[in-house]
Amino acid sequence: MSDLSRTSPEEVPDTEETAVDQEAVNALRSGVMRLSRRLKHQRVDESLSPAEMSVLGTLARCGSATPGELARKEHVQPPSMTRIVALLESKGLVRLEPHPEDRRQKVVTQTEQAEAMLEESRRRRNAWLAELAGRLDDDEWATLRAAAPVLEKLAQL
Amino acid sequence: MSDLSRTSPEEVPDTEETAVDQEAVNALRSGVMRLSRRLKHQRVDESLSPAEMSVLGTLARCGSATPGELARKEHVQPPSMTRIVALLESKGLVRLEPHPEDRRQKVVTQTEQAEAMLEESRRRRNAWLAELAGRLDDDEWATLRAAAPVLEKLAQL
DNA sequence: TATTGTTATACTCTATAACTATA
DNA sequence: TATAGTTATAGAGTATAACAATA
Repeated sequence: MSDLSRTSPEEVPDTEETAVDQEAVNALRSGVMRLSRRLKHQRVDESLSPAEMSVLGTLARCGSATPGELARKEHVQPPSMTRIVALLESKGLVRLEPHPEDRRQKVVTQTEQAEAMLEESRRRRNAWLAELAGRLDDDEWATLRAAAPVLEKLAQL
Repeated sequence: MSDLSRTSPEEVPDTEETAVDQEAVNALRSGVMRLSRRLKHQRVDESLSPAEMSVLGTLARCGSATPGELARKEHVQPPSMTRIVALLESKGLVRLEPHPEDRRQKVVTQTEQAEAMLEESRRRRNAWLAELAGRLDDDEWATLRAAAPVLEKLAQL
């Protein structure tokens, strides 16, 4: 039985409650896909792809990581991560060092330059999204603010 | 002055309240980008791209539309929409008819087949996302459910 | 002359398969 | 023999520029 039962104690019913969830799922999917498309165009630094930004964000939270760990966390295949890390390194945003215990692996760390860039990018993204958020009602924006960390958690499950 | 002032009456301050918003914006961006990447792999029909699905969703809500209108709504360039519509037509999911008043334009309408497919896809997406949602706390999922329509609205602004 | 849509083309991102080095 | 990472290659999706038809 699906864990959906959490929101409806007995079983998974084909009733109203499930219908509401389907609508929510649809809205979530549609909203996520469209917003992601628009966010691609709202890059702070034109030379940085969304995937590169995402990796930098992960490194900022988790500190150093191996390419393999990053690939798993970002849900991309290892060859893709190889490319992303190589691009970031060529831009001076991460450092690649040998793994202290396993010579097959490498350790990826973000540079001070990346730190500064993330700070600047936070500022600009905020401005862009604040402009959009300003057109929402207060409670709509509050809802979205509350949902943001949950959305992040969901994406990592 | 930015409309961010809605959440902080005086001006846009570099204080705690803005910092919280920046975190929310970061989490929103990060979550949206990652979830979108995973949703790409959770296609119901392997032969249908996320962009095609999104157009079908728009048509289901808005009825008929011209390629230009669809391009604006989906925030893609006209040539991209030409391709998407052509693919949908080749799969029998939309019909292309001449515009009644302007012979430059065309009218795109979804077929009955598309209606049935959307219903089936809703079912499967629900199962996938319900599995993920089941790992969230009840109130976390409630937050996300409430946020879903707002997210959709935000994406359309 | 402006607008709608299309065609031609190139670019970016990602994946799969095959390979190298190390465990 | 298994694992971490890389290289080579192909495919999907999008954009820009140039073009055709119509307003």
